[in-house]
Amino acid sequence: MVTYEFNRESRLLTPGQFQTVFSKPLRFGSNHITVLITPNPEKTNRLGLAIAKKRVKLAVQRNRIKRQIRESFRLNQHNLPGIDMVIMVKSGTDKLDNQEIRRQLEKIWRKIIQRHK
RNA sequence: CGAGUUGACGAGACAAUCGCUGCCUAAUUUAUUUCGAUAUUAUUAGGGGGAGGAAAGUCCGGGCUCCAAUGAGCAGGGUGCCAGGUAACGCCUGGGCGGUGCAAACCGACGACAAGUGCAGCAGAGAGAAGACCGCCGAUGACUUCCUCGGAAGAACAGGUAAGGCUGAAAGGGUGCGGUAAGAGCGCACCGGAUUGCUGGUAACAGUAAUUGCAGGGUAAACUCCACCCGGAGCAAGACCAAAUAGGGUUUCAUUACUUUAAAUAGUAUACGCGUGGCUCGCGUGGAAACCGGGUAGGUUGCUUGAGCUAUAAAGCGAUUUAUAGCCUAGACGAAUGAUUGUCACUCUUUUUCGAAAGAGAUACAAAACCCGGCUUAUGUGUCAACUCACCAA
Repeated sequence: MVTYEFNRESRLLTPGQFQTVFSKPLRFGSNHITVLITPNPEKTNRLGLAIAKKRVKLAVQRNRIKRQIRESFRLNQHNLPGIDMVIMVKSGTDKLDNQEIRRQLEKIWRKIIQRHK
């Protein structure tokens, strides 16, 4: 079933949920973006964002990156295999424009899907 | 029309598609139920809201909350021309003084060094009740020469001198005339300063008159003195609900011992093990249920109706205040307010049938986190108003 929804069930909310992902992750990444994933026992996809203030200084840029990631996750989640993930970014990501961020994310989604076939 | 100053406004618009958030309405669902409903949970549909002028820096001032105190002082910190505004301010308005600019305007921690203490590199003769390096003079005294013995001339020894030069950020009022051997507030005129009065002003201050020969530099964003102000911590404040686990208290039952009864039926004691012959005492182990209180995770609240916004009128030079009417305008919490596409707007260039067309470019600074009042800093462009200067025309 194809869904484009993104509500609170689709997000990691508590420190405990983040910890389970950090404890035993599989790593995927591109030049600027790192994704840590763990299988979700309930077979739904959940997204958590960890955009450090140290990496992206301005609040406006952090918000822009988060929204781009959420948007891309929202449009591609029906292809993903039921995982919890935490996305982190590296310095310099704030220099990328929206299209470039989106291209990098789509590459990562393809990698994850291939790995879980 | 050109150059500029100040203030105000705005912070691209519209449409389509896919999403987020909390509010209202409806339906379904869940829970409770006195079966009328109530409204807790969740889902769906529809409707109408959803970042800023600085939301930023966190530099001041308040509201609000808790704690401490309720007087007074010390320490520490802050402010610093005058008057007004305000909840308050280090803010704002008006005025004064000083500075910059032709001007409109802009800038200024702008009390006191005559209470005391301290500080000042280099240069320079001398840096604080100063100083003879060059210079000027050498009247007076001494020296040399001439001589009509009255004096004259010379050199520059004693000495005089703050005009000029030199050093420096700064050299102990300035300009001119008189005066003198040369000079000097030594004398005078004007300017400046100080003191005392008078006038205007709420005041800062300004003007003016008389007196005074000038009265002794700078630095207080050096200590200090003077005047005034300041309790501490902050929404992660604070209030409420409260799982699991561990632990605390109370009650009941069970257990155990004894007595009793047909009977764990009733009563009494509280147990059991170890140490001791026994009591006291010490150590260890104590089953089940209910209730009470504290309280962690988590949740709710604080949380947006407020020194609020808009309009009109009145008072005031103004900041601002008052009155009346209308309006409700984000409340998120691993943190919503977004993304994509198209069209139109903005600037420049070219073409032009003056309707427009084509191409290129720009779209900033930056995002609420309890709420207000300010300050400071960042900001691509655009619009409007008032004023100043220059040029031209009348």
